[in-house]
Amino acid sequence: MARPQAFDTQEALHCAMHVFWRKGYEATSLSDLLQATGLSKSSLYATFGSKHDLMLKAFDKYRTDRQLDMSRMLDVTPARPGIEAFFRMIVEDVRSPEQGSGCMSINQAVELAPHDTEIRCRIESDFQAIEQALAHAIDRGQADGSVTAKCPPADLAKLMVVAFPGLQVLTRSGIERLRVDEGLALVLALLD
Amino acid sequence: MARPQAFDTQEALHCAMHVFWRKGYEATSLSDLLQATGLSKSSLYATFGSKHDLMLKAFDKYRTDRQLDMSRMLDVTPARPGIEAFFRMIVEDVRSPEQGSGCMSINQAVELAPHDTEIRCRIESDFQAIEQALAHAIDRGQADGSVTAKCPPADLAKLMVVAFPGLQVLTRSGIERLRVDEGLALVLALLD
DNA sequence: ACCATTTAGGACCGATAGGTACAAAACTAA
DNA sequence: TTAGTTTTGTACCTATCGGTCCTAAATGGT
Repeated sequence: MARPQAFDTQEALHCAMHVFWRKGYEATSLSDLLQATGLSKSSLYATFGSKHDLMLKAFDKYRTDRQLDMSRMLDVTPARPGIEAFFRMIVEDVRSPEQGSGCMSINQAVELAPHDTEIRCRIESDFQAIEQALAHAIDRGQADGSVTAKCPPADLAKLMVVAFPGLQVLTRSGIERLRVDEGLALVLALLD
Repeated sequence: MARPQAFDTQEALHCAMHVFWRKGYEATSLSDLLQATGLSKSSLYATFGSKHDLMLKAFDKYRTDRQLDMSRMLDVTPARPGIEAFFRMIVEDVRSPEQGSGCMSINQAVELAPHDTEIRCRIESDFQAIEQALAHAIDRGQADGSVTAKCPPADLAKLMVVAFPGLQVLTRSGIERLRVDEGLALVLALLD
């Protein structure tokens, strides 16, 4: 019928996602996106719509990807190492120079959520999902004895969902590794 | 000698600070600053230099102002209510529509710190100051019995310095008030 | 009154932002 | 081979960005 697309839509979305993840929304320019995806301007607009539309699609991709990562990470037995790995991941993710910059949901909670309803709803649901997953893992941890039973799982999960963005921000602010690691250790010690 | 300035430099800096505080750096345009301060472009540049210079000056003003606030808030007896007020302040500060948006240091830790050394140094010292002030308050709290003695002040302070940006991000992401309040209560319960 | 000096207003600058329009190119079905 | 459809490259658009420059207005000292 007609000329076929010369690029893979999902792959382009993946590239765009990484740019938004690393640089945030405002700091990402159209030309950044064109360069990262390799598309021409017209292809990009025809395929994804505006920059904001693309951001939403990229963010949604990020969210489903990460949701899966989180499940895999937290659904191990005993539960404790999974939780610890989850928290270590944020910190190391922020530190790694190119992979991204920590959790994109947290970054967007700061950048866009205050003024953008569509982003805000997604983030609200993300934090809720994290809390639920943590609560579930802690619950199992209490059952298998790897997590202290002196505190309700829901409360521990809520506390850790506060610590989660806290650690990311601290790491991102360029504070010495050692200090962040101490904070991380203390957060994990709440599980004792 | 010469024509006198028609504006108060400190007052203009104060206005500029509030804009940067509320909107962040990139989202604040020159015209935002001109409108907020009431200055003409030439006056602004003659007085403060570039946008980035102005940001640094505004940020420094914010930091000294807040350092004072924090000291006043945490230097009370018994110590516990001061600590609680300090944490309640962040949350309420983010919620209040016009005052600002939580702690500017945290906002800048996310926006500029990763790429801007001058900002990063300031923020590092800010977090250190907060931790010290908290540690000192907790120490006094343990002495006057308002804070649990089952944990070293330094550890408790480190934990709370993680919770501090965590609560701000959670609040800023537009999550229901109730859920943030629960998180806040649990953080403060660490002092029991 | 006048001069030296500094402020203030605004025109102007190049660069870049996000976004649109359009025509040529590439492909498939007939 | 050609008709019909979609993609793609490029030129172009307006708005705005941070920043400079120059002139005119305002002032205090002499």
